[in-house]
Amino acid sequence: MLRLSKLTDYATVILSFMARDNSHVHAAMEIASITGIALPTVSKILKLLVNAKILISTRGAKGGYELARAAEKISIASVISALEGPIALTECSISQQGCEQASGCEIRGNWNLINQTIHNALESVTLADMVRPARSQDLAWKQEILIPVASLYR
Amino acid sequence: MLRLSKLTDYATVILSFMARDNSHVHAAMEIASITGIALPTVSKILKLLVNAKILISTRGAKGGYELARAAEKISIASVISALEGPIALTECSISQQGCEQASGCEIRGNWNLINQTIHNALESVTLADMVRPARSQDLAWKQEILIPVASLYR
DNA sequence: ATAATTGAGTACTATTCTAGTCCTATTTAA
DNA sequence: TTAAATAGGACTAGAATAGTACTCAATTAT
Repeated sequence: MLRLSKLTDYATVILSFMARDNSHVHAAMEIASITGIALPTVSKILKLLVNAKILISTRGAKGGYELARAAEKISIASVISALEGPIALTECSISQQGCEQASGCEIRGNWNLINQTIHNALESVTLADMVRPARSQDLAWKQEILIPVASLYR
Repeated sequence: MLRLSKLTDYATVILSFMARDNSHVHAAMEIASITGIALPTVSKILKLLVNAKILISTRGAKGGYELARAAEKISIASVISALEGPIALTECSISQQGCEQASGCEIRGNWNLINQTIHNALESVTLADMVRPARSQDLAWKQEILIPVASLYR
C-alpha cells in the first residue's frame, strides 16, 4: 500500500506541533502529553530526528528539543528518510548488488526514474506547508501535476 | 523506506515480459521459468492481476494469461494497487475512522494532497514506458518535475 | 557541591505483516 | 475421458515494526 510507517506518521505530527510553537524548547514529556503518543515512542522518534539534524536537543534541566532550522527549510523527504532510511521503492534502488532476474533488469532504470520523481516531489513539500490548513477540494492543483517520466520518451 | 513489496516488484517484471511478447497467452509455468520466480509465487501474482482486470486468463489446456489491454493503457499505479491495495501513505488516507490524535489531525488534509500527487504521478507512467530502455543520466528530466503541493499556497 | 531534570544509547519483546508453499476444485482442448 | 491449466483458499515461517525498559551522560538550579 506504499505505506509510511506509523513512526513516520507520528514524526510529522510531532514536528508540526513544534513548528506551530517554536518559541521555546519542548521536553519529550510535554510533547508526549500533548500529542497523546506514549513517551518512550516519542523519545525514540525525537532521537532519530536529532540524528538526522532536523531537531536540536538541549540536555539537562530546562532542556528539550527544538527545530534545527525554519519550518520552511525542513522537507518532508528529509523527515521520511530520517525515520525510514533512504527513499527507495525497489530493492535495487538501494543496494547496487543488482538483481538476478535475467530478463527483468531492463526496467530498473525506469524504476529509478520513478523513484527520483517521487523523491523530488516529497523534497518540495516542507513542514511549513503541512502546518498550513489544507485547501478543500480545489481541483486546480490537479492540473498542475506534471508527468515527467512518460514524457521522457517523446 | 517507502518501499514496494517484493511481489509488486515481481509483478512489474512479469508484466514487462508479457508486454514485450503479447502475441499469445503465456502459461504460469512459462513465466516462472523465464523470469526465474518460483511458480507458486508467480501464480499468486497472476491471480491478483486478473482480479484487478490487468490480465485476462484462459483456463484449460492451451490456456494462460495475457494483457487485458494495450501496455500503454496499463498504469503503474493500477499495478501497485492490485498488489498492495489502495495507494495511501498514511493510515487515515484509507479508513475514514479518523485519528485520535487531537492536535495532529490538522495535517491530514495535507497528507492527502501529497498522496494524491504521488498517485497521479504513478498513474501517468504506463507499462509501455517501463518496457522501453531508460535514458541514461539525462538531467533534463529533473527540471521537468513540478512541485504542485508546495506551490498551492502561494 | 549536590540534587534534580532531561536527553542518549542500547537492548529486548510482542505483534503484525510479508513471502512463499501447498492442496483441491474447476474449466477447457484434444 | 484425460491431461493441462487456472481459481481459490488455507497455511507456515520468517522478517520487520512498534513499543517498552533500563542505564548512562549532561546540564542547571539551589
